[in-house]
Amino acid sequence: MLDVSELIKRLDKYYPNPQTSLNYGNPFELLVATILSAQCTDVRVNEVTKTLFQKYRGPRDLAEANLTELEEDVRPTGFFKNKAKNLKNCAAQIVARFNGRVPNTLDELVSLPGVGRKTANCVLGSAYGIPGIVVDTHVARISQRLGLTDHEDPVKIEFALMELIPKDHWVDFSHQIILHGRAVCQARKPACPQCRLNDLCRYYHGTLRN
DNA sequence: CTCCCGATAT
DNA sequence: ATATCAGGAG
Repeated sequence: MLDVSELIKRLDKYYPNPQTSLNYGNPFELLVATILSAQCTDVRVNEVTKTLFQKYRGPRDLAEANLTELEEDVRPTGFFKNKAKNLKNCAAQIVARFNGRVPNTLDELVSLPGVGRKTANCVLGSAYGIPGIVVDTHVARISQRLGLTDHEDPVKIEFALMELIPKDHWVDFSHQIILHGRAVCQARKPACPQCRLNDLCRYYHGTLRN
């Protein structure tokens, strides 16, 4: 089994002070940016939110947005019809049910339209400092490659990682793996020879034999 | 499991 | 041509 404490030590060394690369000024903006980040690069999300956050100052603005107009506002992030509808409905529920404040529990966040566990844990960790493992495409892929888990279901991966990773490292671990996934351990063509975790990695040792 | 979206990398 | 990009809902 992989040496988890060595893995964490390595991640802290190579990815110190990890943070989300989504731009935001408050929990609501982070929630919006994270909803938009589905199947889209964070660079493109940041381009869209730069003007979006000026146009819609908070959940009340977004709840009253013209849907067709909002669709055009978020179009570059892809899935724009779903995202626009979810953002508008999500904002409306935040106003109606939570007095305009983004909730700070997993159950309440997940109850909002367009918000799943990945988005919820993202907001909890970065906006509220509440520990959670963010299982996105990077965390799922790299957890499997390293050999941290054999599960493919994101929820099962999340619970497996919560058992393996100390709670005070959950948020940093998520960001570090995502950074590593973008820079080194890409989905298509992972840079295994340059990877500074490869001596710990099941995938690396496996691919060399084949 | 499919659909939603389109730009980009391979 | 096809897989991938900070996923979620029906």
